[in-house]
Amino acid sequence: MKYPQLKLDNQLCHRLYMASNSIARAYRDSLNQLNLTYPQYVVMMALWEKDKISIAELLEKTAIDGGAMTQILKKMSEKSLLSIYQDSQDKRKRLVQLEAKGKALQDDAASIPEQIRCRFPSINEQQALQLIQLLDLVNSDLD
Amino acid sequence: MKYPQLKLDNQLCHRLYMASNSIARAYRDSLNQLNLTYPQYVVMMALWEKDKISIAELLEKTAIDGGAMTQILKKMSEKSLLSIYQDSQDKRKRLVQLEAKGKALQDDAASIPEQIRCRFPSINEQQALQLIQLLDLVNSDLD
DNA sequence: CTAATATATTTTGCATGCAAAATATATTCA
DNA sequence: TGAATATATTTTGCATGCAAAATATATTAG
Repeated sequence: MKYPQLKLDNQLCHRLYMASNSIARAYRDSLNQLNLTYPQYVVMMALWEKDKISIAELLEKTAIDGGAMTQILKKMSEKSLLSIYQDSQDKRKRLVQLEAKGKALQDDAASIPEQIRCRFPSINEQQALQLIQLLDLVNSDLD
Repeated sequence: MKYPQLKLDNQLCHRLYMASNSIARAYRDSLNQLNLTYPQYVVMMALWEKDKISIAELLEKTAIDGGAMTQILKKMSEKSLLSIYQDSQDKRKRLVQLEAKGKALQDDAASIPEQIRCRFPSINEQQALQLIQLLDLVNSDLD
């Protein structure tokens, strides 16, 4: 190998790529039971924390792509999890609001974090926190 | 908020999601200059390390989805970076081989890791290694 | 007040990631 | 040996992630 810096084993990016994909895969079973995709779950978490927010605010909280968000919200709206309406103050804005079904789903979702946690036997609480801290550094540099 | 475990800020998965996406974004400019997408770059790294391997081996090294790999290799083949041929021993297998253009690209790619490194001013060498170790733990649990 | 510019969101086209089904070829067992 | 089973790869259909263009509405400069 001519350039050691090009070895796949040395790439932080590839570790992240694999970890991100396999974690999303790990959520799949649990989320299927709620009839949610992973990005839809992220939208739900954002709305459970703060309801009736603009799409722009939702994009900022979730870091989901704007183009994708339109489709994601449309599907969630069709499932009666939420509704979308125009802001009366600024008609460019659209606001997202949980429907009864979306609010109720929170109780079913409450057990998911623990279900996922169980699939990381090698990671203790302290390591998880450390990982979060390091990833926050990465994200702060790349935003 | 009813369930603190559903707070977006507490989700390791969301940190990974954001970090993985923004790192891939960070590579985009450099990779565009080589006319490579991120997964194509990963395939190239795998082949620079070991040429003439089966698709199955390439899938294992890169952790790229099998269905996507077919398309990715087709495009890379059209760009004359590599060629694909049938294994004479086992005709189910197809082998991937770098073409001259693909081999030559290695020299242009050699500077990419350092370019990316510069975009993480907050992360020192030790933290990067720590991150890699922790992500390896995650990946070992979820494979 | 109106044209130019800025902001919010959607649309479009392309490249994956993924599960499941389909193909092709090998291997194994009765 | 022939059928059942296993392995390698491709295909298909759907859901994003992304950049760039298109829309709609607001704001600002002249």
